Amino acid sequence: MPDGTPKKPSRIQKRNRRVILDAALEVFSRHGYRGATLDQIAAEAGLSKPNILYYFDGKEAIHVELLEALMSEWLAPLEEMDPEGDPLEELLCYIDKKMQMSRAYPRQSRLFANEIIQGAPRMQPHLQAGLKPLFDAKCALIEDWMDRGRIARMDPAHLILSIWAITQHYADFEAQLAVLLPDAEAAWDGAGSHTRLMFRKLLAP
Amino acid sequence: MPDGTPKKPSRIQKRNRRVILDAALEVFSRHGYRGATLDQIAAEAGLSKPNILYYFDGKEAIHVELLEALMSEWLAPLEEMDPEGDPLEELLCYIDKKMQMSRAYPRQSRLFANEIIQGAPRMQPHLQAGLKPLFDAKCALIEDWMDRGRIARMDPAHLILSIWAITQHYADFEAQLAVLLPDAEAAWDGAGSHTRLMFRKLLAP
DNA sequence: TAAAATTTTTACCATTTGGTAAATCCACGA
DNA sequence: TCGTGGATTTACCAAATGGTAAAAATTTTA
Repeated sequence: MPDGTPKKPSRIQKRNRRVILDAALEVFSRHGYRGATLDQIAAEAGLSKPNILYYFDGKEAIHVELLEALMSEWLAPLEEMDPEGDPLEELLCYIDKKMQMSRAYPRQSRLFANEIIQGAPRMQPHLQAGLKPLFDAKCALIEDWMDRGRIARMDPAHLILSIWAITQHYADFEAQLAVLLPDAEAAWDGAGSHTRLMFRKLLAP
Repeated sequence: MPDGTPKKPSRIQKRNRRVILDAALEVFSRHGYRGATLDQIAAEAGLSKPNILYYFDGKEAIHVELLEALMSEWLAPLEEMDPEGDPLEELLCYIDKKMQMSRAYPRQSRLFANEIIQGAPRMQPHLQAGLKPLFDAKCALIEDWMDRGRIARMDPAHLILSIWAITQHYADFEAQLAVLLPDAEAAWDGAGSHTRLMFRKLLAP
């Protein structure tokens, strides 16, 4: 009986896989792939190490699954940028969403940052296949908006990159921020309004 | 004979310490502290592992020495920002310097990023003692420039943070950039001019 | 409720890791 | 040229690491 449907996962399976992935996100996002250990993940998940390996094929399989989930979640807001909408508003809305994601999910942001800093050894194909086409498409869209004079002219690629740079930074460099601006809540609010100001000035036609 | 002068290092010592630190920078900047191994560093340096431990007290000692060197090098351009100079020019000059450093020394940038992403476990005291006072001082200086109407009003802390965010990003996310903008030289040039444009618009009074 | 299937634990294993002790090598000044 | 102190290698350790086999416990199903 050759079946492609790998049987529906039981309640226990669903719960434990979720618990393990959450624990792994915590550990991988802090220490990177090589610096993370299965023992740490097991401890964080409250399970034994062999039990973890009962649910996943190995350390790398967990990491890959996390990165794959990340990609789709992370790209969604960019995809939602609507060619029919008001350009300035669409871009500012995108920036806002990214900022909120950095604030709400800093671990995902750090997981991604770790992978890229280490040269994207496990993610490069995904970047090529998933990110690159979307990036190019949105660059073309922004270029079009500029042609119509709806926003100021500049290099659309670097516009997107600078948005990513700033939103990522507030998530990834939290430890530095905690030293420089100890009031975290105020810092996030300040980050939001400064970023809006910055890009509104930049994009104004 | 209690002496504080630990004897002048021989030619061999000077050379090998330099070689080791360079190899360690390569490895730590790619894999972070926990992900890096002495064997990797030894291989990169072309020395045996015990030989490395002849020159340094251990893995952590090497890392600490790298971070300490980093701090002073990294902070220098910020210190050089002259209260007597033209505000706009001083800031744009600082941005340019930072950008050039990211381009020329991406490994140092990634070493720092790794340490901060991991929660700055070995660097927090240095941040408190070295970075924070300088950061506060330069915030005050910028605030003063704004009071005099020389540059547009905004939160000086987040102005500095956004400069760091963008310049760091181009160094740390090189692997992503290589996918999105394959022509690295052109990408760096574009990054420079886009960043200048961005901050000139932001800072214009 | 008993059998079947799934989940968890126990007891391992080979390799890697940071580090050490002691023997050996080698450069250089007397 | 020869002795001496610095430099390097060899041969190890104990702990940690990713992973496995099989027994034991638990849940589900008939």
